[in-house]
Amino acid sequence: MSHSDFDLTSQNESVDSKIIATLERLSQAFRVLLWQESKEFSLSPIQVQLLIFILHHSEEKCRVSYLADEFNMTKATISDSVKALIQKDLVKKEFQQHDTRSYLIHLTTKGQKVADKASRFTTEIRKPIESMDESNKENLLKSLLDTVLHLNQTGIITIQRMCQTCRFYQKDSEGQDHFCALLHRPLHIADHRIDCPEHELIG
Amino acid sequence: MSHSDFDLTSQNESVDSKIIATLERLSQAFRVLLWQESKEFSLSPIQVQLLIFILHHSEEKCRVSYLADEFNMTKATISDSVKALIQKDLVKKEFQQHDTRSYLIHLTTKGQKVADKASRFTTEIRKPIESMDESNKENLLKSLLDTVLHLNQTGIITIQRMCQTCRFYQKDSEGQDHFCALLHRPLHIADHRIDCPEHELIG
DNA sequence: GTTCAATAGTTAGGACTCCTTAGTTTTAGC
DNA sequence: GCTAAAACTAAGGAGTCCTAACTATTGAAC
Repeated sequence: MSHSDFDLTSQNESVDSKIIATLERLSQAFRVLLWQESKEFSLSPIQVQLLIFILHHSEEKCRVSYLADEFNMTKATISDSVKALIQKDLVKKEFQQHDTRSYLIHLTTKGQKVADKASRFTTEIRKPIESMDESNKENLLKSLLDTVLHLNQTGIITIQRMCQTCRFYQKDSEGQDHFCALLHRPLHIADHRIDCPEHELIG
Repeated sequence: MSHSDFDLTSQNESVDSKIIATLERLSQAFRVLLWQESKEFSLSPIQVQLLIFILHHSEEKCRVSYLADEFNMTKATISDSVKALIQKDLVKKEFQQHDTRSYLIHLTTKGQKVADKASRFTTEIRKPIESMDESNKENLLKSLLDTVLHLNQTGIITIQRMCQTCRFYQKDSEGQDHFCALLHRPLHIADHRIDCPEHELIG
């Protein structure tokens, strides 16, 4: 077979497939990094994820049911992991008067330290992104946000805290200009959030 | 607190962080979709991944050690999964004369059907990407390839089958024009491969 | 040619994941 | 007050993924 028999376009997959394949690789990288990080702290991957989530989110989100939705797992699974974290003295329960079925999960001082260190597990993925120029970053963010939005709408990603699914989000008729009615501000692409603390679902 | 107290730039994270967060969400989407797909076929996630890999790759790559590297797992883990797949009559071993320690893993007819169906588990992720316009796709691919390349170089993703790590890959002094010495062709961004069958490592 | 280290794969045992099913307790609607 | 729904827990099971110890084969060194 001579080299001219190779044909890049027909032999190889489409650009779409390549993007998917690349995203799959990145997905694997997250898995590997999380696993490494877990080992370092003698925790399980899900335990690390819980700690990091609690560190970065307001207390009303730190309940078993919410976390189960967040991580696409059952409440039983989360309940187990929380039990393990309590035994390791990394989180503690805080019951409330008005509903004693539920409780808030708080980090202990020790838990805070661990969560803080562990949240750096994406450092290696961050580096190549930091070195991109700003317009590339914006384009990349826009493409990725569009993809996540679609996955939100089809129910594969259940958690909804991005601007496009928020009741404060407004768009002009051409779909060009975006606006946040809570902040009273136009939203440029770089302003769009993927995990907004003020998010409220439409409807 | 009045709305003007909100400050998008200071209160919120950087674009970098948002990109990471979005990639993390996508990573989760892959995990969820793979899990759903697994359940549908009464297989485990790793078993599905193995079937899909074997379907799309040449037989010399379908050995326990190679697959362990590919999926960042130990040989023991892969060995177990292969045993399970054999019991389910989805793959079979093929021993070779020159080295009877090792064997090639082939799909059975049944395995081929399952792998073919299962490989559609990324369909939902593909849809939003398909609907992007071509120049966006190329930019996206380029950004993602750069990121994967970095992760390859730092050893987080061990498997190397992308153009930039191939001995046939050539770049001009400005780093603008790319060329494949095996195919004797210039490589535009859309031509870059993430999983080239002809890949040979530098050195 | 035999010995010895490296290589390919397996087995066994353990911690953790994540599920399902089946509870308990509490809350809230009628 | 009664009942349905909700929040969480418990128990049990299949699967993940590891480490460590093992067998068998290969290949290179003497």
